[in-house]
Amino acid sequence: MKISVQRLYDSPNDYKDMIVTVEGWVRTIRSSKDFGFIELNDGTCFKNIQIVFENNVVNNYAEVEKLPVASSISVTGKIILTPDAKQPFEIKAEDIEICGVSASDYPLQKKRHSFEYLRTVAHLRPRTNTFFAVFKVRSVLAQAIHTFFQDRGFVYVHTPIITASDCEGAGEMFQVTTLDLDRIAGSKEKVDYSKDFFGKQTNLTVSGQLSVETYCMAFRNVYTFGPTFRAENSNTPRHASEFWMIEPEMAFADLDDDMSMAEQMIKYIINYVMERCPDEMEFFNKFIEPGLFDKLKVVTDSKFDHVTYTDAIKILKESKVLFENPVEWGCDLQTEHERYLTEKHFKKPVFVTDYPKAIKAFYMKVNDDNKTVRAMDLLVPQVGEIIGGSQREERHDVLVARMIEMGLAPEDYWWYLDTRKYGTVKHAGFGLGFERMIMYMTGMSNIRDVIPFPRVPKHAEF
RNA sequence: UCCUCCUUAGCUCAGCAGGUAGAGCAUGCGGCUGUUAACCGCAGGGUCGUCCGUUCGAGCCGGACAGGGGGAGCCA
Repeated sequence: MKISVQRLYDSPNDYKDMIVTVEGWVRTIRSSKDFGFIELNDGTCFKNIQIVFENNVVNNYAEVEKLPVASSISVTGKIILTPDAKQPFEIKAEDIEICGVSASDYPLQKKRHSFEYLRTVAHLRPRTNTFFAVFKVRSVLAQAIHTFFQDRGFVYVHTPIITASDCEGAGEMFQVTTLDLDRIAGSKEKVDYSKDFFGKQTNLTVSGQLSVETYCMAFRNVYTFGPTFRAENSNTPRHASEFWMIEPEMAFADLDDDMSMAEQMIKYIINYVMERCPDEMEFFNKFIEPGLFDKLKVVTDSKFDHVTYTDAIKILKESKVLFENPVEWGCDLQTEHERYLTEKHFKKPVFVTDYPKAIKAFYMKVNDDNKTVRAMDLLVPQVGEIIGGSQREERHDVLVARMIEMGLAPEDYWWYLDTRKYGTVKHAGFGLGFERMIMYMTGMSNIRDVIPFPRVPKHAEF
């Protein structure tokens, strides 16, 4: 009977003394003259299973004993419960079929590797404990987000990856073209985009928000969850050129509804992953970020705090802390300021709201003071900003005025403005960086280590 | 893009007052009746990131470039 290792760990007693077959990859072999041990991972489970093989039992002992790490095998044998050993059970092999003998220059040792080195073998690193756990959590976290929103009646919208709006206002964009760049480079003429594939200049999306707002006006509660591209030359452990983003949008909702939803979502997805990835999370708590569980518990168990930008500035000024960047009303909060607020002052997640309109996007709702907008950032200890959102400006005339104020051409956004023309309604939404959430959940400190094949400036290997 | 640190065997690292290299792991061979980062023995493996300079002599000093880490800005 073929069985997964996960299944065996779920209920070892059900398989006591039964003959089963497991298939997997050798993580390590220890052998002596007439018997040996194999640690096998079959991919279904973070934990390995120990295979015991003996010279007078399996007919290919010498071959098995010499198998290099990473070789693939199929093992048939009896499940033996071993309550006194380090592992709860093992398989006493009766037959070991060798599927693929690995080459002896396999780049992964049993020993610890640096993450920098493992990035150079990104195609092999999911076979290590750390990356196996990271990418399992990534998968489960994605499902957690879908489940959270679907259970609440949100509709999942696939907004376009290729977009023609060239100024969504969120940074440098990657251009998409089928024009012959080699030829264009040599000519002095201006590029004629009417000859390009779409008949106009197009780019990869930097945000699905404007598109999803139109679906919000049909389905009421919607969300996007997809890849996003930024051509910024920013080289940090928290930025990638290609990353995933979650953007919910709710009609008939104000900023308070928005923050409430964000808080519920964060708590829900943390609990969801904790429940479904206990081994992986245990591993992170032990080896990657000691204290991880305490950190997450503060988030799931506390009521998030709220403070306005104006009050936050006051708090920072009164703190008497000598910041590298002095605080003044009107300036954007720097990382050091955000971390002071959430780590030292509030000591838990905190929403900062009502930022000066000059430092925020055009689509955010202008407050009655005409100086601030209904924006919110969720700050969490150790990371700083993890969510950014706002109530949207639903008044057509105010929105148009804001666009002009910020140097945008309203006619380029005619379809977006139509949402304010045909049955406009107050609405709000936010954006969550998927990878940043994974980093927060796992304690991994570099975004390149939570994306299977990360893309950052000067790197598109694999 | 700016600041700062790093670059020695496949991997992780050591090296000294400037005198032409070492360990562990990995690999190969051998040994071992319960291991679990197994252990013991033997062996192979390096133009010390690249180029230029100082010096009788440079892995070690100086410069440039490349690659990487961390911090900052931008943001998710």
